Amino acid sequence: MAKKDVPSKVTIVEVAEKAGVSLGTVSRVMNNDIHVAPDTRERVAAVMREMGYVANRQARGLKGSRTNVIGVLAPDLGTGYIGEILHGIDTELGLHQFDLMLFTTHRTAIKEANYVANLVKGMVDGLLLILPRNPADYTGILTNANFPFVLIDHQGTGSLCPAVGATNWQGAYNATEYLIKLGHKRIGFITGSMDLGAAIDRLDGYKSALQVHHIPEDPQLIYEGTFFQPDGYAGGSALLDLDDPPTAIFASNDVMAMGAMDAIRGRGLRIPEDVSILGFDDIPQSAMVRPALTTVRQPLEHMGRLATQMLIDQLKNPEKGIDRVELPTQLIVRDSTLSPKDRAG
Amino acid sequence: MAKKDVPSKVTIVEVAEKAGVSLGTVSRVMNNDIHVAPDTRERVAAVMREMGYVANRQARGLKGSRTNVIGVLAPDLGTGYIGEILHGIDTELGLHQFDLMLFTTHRTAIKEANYVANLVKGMVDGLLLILPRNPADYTGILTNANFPFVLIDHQGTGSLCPAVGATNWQGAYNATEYLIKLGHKRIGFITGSMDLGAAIDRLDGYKSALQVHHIPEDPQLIYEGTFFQPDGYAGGSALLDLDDPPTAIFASNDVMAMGAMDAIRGRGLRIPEDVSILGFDDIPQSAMVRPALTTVRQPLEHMGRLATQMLIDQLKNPEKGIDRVELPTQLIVRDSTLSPKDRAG
DNA sequence: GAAACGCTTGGAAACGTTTCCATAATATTA
DNA sequence: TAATATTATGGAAACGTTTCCAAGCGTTTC
Repeated sequence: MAKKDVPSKVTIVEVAEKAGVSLGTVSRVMNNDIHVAPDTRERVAAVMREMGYVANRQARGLKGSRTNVIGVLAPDLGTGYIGEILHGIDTELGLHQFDLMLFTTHRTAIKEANYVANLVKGMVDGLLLILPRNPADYTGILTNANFPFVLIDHQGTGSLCPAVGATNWQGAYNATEYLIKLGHKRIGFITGSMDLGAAIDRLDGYKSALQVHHIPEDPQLIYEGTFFQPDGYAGGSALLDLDDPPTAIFASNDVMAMGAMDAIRGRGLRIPEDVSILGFDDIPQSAMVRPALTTVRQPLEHMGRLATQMLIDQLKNPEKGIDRVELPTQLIVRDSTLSPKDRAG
Repeated sequence: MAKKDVPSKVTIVEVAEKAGVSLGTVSRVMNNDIHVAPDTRERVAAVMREMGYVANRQARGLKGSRTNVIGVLAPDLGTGYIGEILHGIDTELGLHQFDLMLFTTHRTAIKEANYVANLVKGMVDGLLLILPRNPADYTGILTNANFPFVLIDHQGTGSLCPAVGATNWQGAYNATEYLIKLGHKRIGFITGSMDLGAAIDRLDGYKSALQVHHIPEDPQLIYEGTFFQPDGYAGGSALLDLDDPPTAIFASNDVMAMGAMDAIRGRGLRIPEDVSILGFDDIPQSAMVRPALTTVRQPLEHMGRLATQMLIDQLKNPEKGIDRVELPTQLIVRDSTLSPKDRAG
């Protein structure tokens, strides 16, 4: 096959020629510059339409201007969790005619934060960081560089930077309180990765609720996980093996809750009659699982959308102050929680 | 805050200067060009490391060369289905030092295929098209342009083009046969969007199995859906309302199967005792749902990985013939299917 | 020992934009 | 009506690379 050229390689030059104006004018039309006469604008626009002109974004980006692409740095794509956030980001981006460039860091060594920051430079106008493991590495560099970014689901340690998160503490507090009011006194807790702010906040919320309701905190009831399903299974098993096992288990996210459910069922116990189980996140399958999982809803998609809005705001309006917002979490009661039955002995 | 420059804006020029060579030489070092003396190469490389040089990809792309970014065109991010594929793509891409640019078409009008093709040009070295609604629009343009691409889960209508899919027909055939062997005679079928090849193939597989086993095809038992959950509910309801309702329902994907499950339960019927249900895809939540869903596993992640490999192959080796591969599907029997109970009258 | 060759390197053009500066044309003011 | 302010446009430099061409230089070959 003869090697034809990609669709039609029409550049600003051809447009200018055909419209009988200079390059500068065509560029100005494209960028909605004020200083161009209405009829000129119309004529040029017509030619552009007619020739099917599409700006070459490489060239545009090269000359130090915006690329209309924003970058998303995500740990990986394995969990539905990231997918939900991405969905929100994508939706909002669509509204503003931006495109999305996705970088996953799962393969990138920790120390490469600088490399990433460099790499990304020039390719994207701004960066959305989802749940970075080592946020300080990034935030320092990016702040210094005055490069627009927003943190998602992480309240960057130390220095103030734009971020959107959820009320993790409050959500965990409310959920724990709900279990207590149901009558549970021994409530197991499976934590997330404790290097993540969200995990810490959830644990704190749990502890605070116990304290307020005068239930002594039992270290045995706290199992340290890392947000993955196997931890839920392991944690559930460990908790049930206790001499005085909990009547309810609160996992720091839904997939661990599902792991714990398997552990419970594996021991021939019923959910929720024998053991109540409660999650965090409200990922889509939580409603589908049987019994449907009671959980703390985190507005993931909304978080994605909001962060995107904030970033675009920053882009349009560089001198704005930095925002940090926390979206409310919400307890979703389904079928996996119940009052504990009276236990003899 | 003083506006510092992004990390350190070190260009090829500075590197050349510091290393005491010309621009061309530095470029040659970066691109592993043969014609550069070992010691020169070493010296330049050292300087690059030392200065933390990272190539500006815009500039590189501009001069007609590769960008090391590949584009993914996906309908949307709403379903876990796409997520799985993306996961595979991302994994493979990581191995080859490529980055990923994601374009979602849900917002883009059908007719804009040309626009997209143009837009993408220059930004990415190749394109992965996931389940395009109107593949012909793209494939024609891209083929003409000699632009590398691979279709995922769509056997591009008409002209031959690189594609990876799954054995949809065989999967549906096997699943239907399995139900028949269980003793089912009236098997309801909920189709996907019939403008998609995969949906057509699945329906055909179902029909063929019936035919081979001498079960008459009943148009009433076929409900046309569009791959979304509400269709599953509606389809399930419609099928159960038949005078002679099916004892098993086979949905063209898992989310519709779950919709159908709700419809079944809503009528007070039990799964699988009263009605068996079978899905397609094996998305993660299928194993989690209760009862766990019997389904036809599509190796989504693997498809993503393979397509990516094929694309990278094409990039490195432009004159290769075009490959089309179908990955095998596999029936996963779980708890949602059972022999029909004997029905009196 | 000279010619031819091959390898390494420097230099410069080119990629398609944006943006700044200058100039021409037009409108406003005194 | 002349002087001035304003607006519309053209021209050219700049962005950071790649790549082509040619030149330098050391080796081989006759």
